[in-house]
Amino acid sequence: MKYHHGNLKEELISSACIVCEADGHDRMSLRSIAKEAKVSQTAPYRHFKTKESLLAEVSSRGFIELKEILHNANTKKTLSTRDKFLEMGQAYIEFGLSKRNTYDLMHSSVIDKTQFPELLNSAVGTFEELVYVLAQLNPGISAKDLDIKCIHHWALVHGLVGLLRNENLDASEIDTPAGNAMGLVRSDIKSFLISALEV
Amino acid sequence: MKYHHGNLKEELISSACIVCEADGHDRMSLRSIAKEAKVSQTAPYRHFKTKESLLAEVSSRGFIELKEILHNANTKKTLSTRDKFLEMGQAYIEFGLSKRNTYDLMHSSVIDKTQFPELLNSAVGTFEELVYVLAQLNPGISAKDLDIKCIHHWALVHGLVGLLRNENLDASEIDTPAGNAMGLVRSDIKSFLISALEV
DNA sequence: TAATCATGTTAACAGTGTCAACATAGGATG
DNA sequence: CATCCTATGTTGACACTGTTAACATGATTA
Repeated sequence: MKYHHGNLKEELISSACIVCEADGHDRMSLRSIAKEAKVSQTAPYRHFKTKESLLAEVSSRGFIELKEILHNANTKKTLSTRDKFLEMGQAYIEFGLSKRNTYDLMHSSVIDKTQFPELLNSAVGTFEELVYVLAQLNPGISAKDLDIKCIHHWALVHGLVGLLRNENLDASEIDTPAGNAMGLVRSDIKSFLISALEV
Repeated sequence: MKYHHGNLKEELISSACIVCEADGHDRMSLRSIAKEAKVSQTAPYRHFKTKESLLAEVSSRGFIELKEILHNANTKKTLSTRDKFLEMGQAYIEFGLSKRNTYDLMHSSVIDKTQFPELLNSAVGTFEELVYVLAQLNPGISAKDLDIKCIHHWALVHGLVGLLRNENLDASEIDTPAGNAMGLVRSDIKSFLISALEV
């Protein structure tokens, strides 16, 4: 019997990231990821006070990854500022759709962000990436107007991800106006962004 | 011992609606609402195949209520079409913020909408309320452009609700750009909508 | 009246997060 | 080097969950 795994905390987190994305945060059990790490069911409690605090770590890494993705879009040197901005929008939506369950967790109410300062920082950091490019795109804009523009665009892409992800309207075989519209937008996200963001 | 409650199905649903809004759908247990109805823990299974299907009912009622709210905003006779539209936007956001947990459930991935046709209908019905007013507001618009406009505005308010609800950024004592912007928008939603919707 | 069937009950199962009590290994201290 | 401390692991248990199977009852219908 081998005590002292050596790197358990890190392994639990990365394991949790994988399981969360595969199964969804609500179907993920602490016991199953402990078992996956070949460790007893209560071992995680030496590193995380509760299940929620492990999930907070997963969420935090999601925000960090998203921030990196946005930053990459924002620093493609061949692109104009306007195109960088569009690229960011597309990248955000792509993240929301491909890392579906992680994105879900990041905006879930099961984690009280105010109780996890590190997580709050990660989330705020993502927002700042947007502030940066919008400031470039609107030189001379007031701080207040800039803030409001950020919320506007953030809400738009966040909302779109929510609709595209969650509703499944266009995936169902039922033919509905909402479903048709959704399919239309999904098939050409860039065009939608151009018309919606009016840049 | 009294068999045949008489109105159990309806009581379970309305009870579930209350508990869901009070505690959140993920903290709500079938057993506790059965107990509240003074009935055994397995009685609900005579009326609902699974917990998910009871939640689907709760979600469906949420959409129906939201549709009514939007419809009311849309039929205030003293208002111009533009103001009706703004009123709808505000009403939507207000619903999302006040019926926080129900709204959460309505857009949660724990329910597979394609498996509950009635729920899908309710959700689609809500969307159609938006289609209606936007068609009025943009006479002569093509069907495709109308659809896209709907998604655009729906995504915006839905996204805004998500940000205002979930992030808690302005509620935390930490002073952040995102938090400040959020507080700004929250304090005057109507102004935000006017600038964002550009109507 | 008798039979059927919807709707209730109890008992049990496997699974969950979490805690208390115990075990061990490895580093710090004498 | 021997000893103790502490971080990190284990086992066992608790209360709770959704769900199923087997049984009970009472209303409807033949």
